Amino acid sequence: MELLESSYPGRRAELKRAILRAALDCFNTQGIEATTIEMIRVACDTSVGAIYHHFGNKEGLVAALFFAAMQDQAALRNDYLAKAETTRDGVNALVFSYVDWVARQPDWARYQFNARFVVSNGPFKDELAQKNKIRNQQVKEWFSRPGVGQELANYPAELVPSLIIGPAESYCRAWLSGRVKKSPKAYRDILAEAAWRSVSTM
Amino acid sequence: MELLESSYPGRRAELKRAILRAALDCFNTQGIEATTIEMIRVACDTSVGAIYHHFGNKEGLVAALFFAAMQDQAALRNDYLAKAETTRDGVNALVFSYVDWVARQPDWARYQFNARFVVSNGPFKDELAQKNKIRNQQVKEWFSRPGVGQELANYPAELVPSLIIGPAESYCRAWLSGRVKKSPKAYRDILAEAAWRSVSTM
DNA sequence: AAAATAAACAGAATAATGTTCTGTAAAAGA
DNA sequence: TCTTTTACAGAACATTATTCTGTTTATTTT
Repeated sequence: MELLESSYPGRRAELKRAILRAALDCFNTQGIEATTIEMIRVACDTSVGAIYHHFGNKEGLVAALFFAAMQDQAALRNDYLAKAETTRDGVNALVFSYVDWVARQPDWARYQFNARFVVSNGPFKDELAQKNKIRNQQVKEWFSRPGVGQELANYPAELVPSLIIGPAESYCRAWLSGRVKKSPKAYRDILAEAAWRSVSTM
Repeated sequence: MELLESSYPGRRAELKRAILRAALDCFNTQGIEATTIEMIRVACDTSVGAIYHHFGNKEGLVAALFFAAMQDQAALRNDYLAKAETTRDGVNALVFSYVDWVARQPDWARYQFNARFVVSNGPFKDELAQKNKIRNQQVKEWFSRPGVGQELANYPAELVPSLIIGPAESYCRAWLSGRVKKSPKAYRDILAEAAWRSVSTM
């Protein structure tokens, strides 16, 4: 099942998805600022009117792509968390779901890295902040549910997420930009182990 | 001493620095794509001709700012590394210099995060790759100089940098975007300790 | 089923913005 | 002092985002 089908399902949304696919491709190869609406229009063989009808403006397109990626990533994370039991399992779920998603959807991951700033400064920044808040809340709830240990309580709550996914994020970024060769999946276990060592001992 | 004085010294470069200061401010508050040349022109009270004379085009401005930040950051890192002795000192130097620089120059750090993608996809990508290569080479040489232990040799070389600065980078990013409150300096030692635990044991 | 309403497009017209170009003033060098 | 180069100003130009008007297709209502 394709990523876009989840956020924009059905036959009626076919053109919408085609526009988004074309936009993602252009944004990733040319850069967001360098891609023109005309390029996207040609790539999916439609009209500017259609594009603006569906997404309002360029910012709207950028944000729609970003939120679609975010949602897909969240779905995988929730899958992994649902199968986890212990605190250690939870940390692994966060690292593994992150790494696996990037490896599976490199184009979307690359775009997510690059577009975050644009979205967080543009007209959709409030919507982004809202979604981030919900995500953090969900993760926080998982780690405080009964049956899960309190190993993370030793560290400041605002620091823990960075300790856990910081290294994975950094390596994934390097991989997507071509600075390193091996897929992050090859280092999944080392990254999860490092995350665990960072937060489990004082 | 101001950051820009180092990259653009002297009386003759006064307007150049004024343009860069105005651009940095606009880029950070409005976003890079959303700031127009006209905004920058008004902010430093000059002409579009002057701006284009000094920086060629908007991309040139973006890149000039980015490279100035990069150089300032490198200077602090080299300071810290010069005073370090052991491998542990070296890891601390990387984490501390990173955290301290972000805390001291938050506006430049914020810009650096946001502009990296634009620069790495634009006409200055080769120059950026070149500078990155040199930086990596320098750090690598420090850790392989006589007298420094081989503790990092247990891990894949392409993974080590992410293990060391990943968490710090992640937290700094969160701080600059306002998602967390406490200055990264408050967590300097925890971040360095986590980095060390990640790479020092197998 | 027919009419009415709304949504989905197409493409020309418009407006905002990046870039160039031509000219002038200041500085540096000979 | 004269020449050459660099620095700047601002109008003209070109590109690109956005709007607007009209047409077609789908959906709902009666």
